Amino acid sequence: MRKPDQPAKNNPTKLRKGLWSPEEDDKLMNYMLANGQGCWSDVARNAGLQRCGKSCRLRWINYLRPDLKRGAFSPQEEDLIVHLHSILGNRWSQIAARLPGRTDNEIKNFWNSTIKKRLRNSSSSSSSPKSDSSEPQEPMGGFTSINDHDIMAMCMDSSSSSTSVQPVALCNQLSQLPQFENTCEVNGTSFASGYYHMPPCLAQVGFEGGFYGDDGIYQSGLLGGEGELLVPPLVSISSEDNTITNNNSGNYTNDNNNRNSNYINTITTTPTNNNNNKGDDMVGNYWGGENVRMGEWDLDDLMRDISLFPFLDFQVE
DNA sequence: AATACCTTCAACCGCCGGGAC
DNA sequence: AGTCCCGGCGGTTGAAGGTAT
Repeated sequence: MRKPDQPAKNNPTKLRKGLWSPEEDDKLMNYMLANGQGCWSDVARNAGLQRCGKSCRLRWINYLRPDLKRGAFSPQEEDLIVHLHSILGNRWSQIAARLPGRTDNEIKNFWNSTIKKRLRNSSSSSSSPKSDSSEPQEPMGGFTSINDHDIMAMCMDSSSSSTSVQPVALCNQLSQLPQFENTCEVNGTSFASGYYHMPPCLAQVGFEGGFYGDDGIYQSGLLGGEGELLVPPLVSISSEDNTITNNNSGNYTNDNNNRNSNYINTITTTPTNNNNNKGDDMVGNYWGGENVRMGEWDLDDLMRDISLFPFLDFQVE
């Protein structure tokens, strides 16, 4: 953490650095609530902040975003991080995209402190040589092996950390979703079969691992019994104007960030969002058959490995 | 109680890719 | 085609707080 810079009284054009003051947070929060995300340099200017746009973006994404989950990572989240890291390596934003409410920065920090250390300890106590590299690797000791339960429940493409004003995005073609009998083998482990309606890693399910039911009531968890996907009502995303409308009636409760909870329910914004949410393309384009590549990998294929884990009841804290 | 060491995590830095001009 | 600007990403830093001695 850094000391907050003193306001540049002598040179008002000088941009501040360091920790954000509560006043700055308020300014940014109020501006974002009123105007939504636009060009970040404009945000900084129009909100009256002597910060660079980048700094505003970072502050919003890593701290002020209403859908952020706070607190310690659950064991399930830990397992998922380890597993995803074994597939994706240090692609923190990709990993974060599958952990609703978590940021890439948070996951990166968590990895570099807690998990890395744990892996190091476990590897030193086992016969296998080190595995502290950033290269993709198999999950290893120190964690319960990732299981279908955890993966399937958690492999959700969250509102990407790159999209600040997009509470929920969800495949809106549920009627066209395939049902399939699912057997798969991942890392030498066979998993049970069942019928599912949606590739789970594509099932964006909103905040806190839950979503709004047909009655508009927020529900935790993803699934009903027997692998039946509980389908949240759609957030309508107009293709014409990108207007995002949350059509729930306000039963959402944010258990760890209540100061922002109303935001979710009231926002109907037309993001100027010029970046078009690259991270979300993976969701949006999936059914259109557009392959999304990441480096040399076919990310669809990679994530399909995960998506073949069966669903089970699960509730993200 | 004082000090040293360790851990956590917010924030910065530099690079890269994409879009606009 | 070249340049500039912006957003996004991963790596790194460093202060604060915690723990050990």
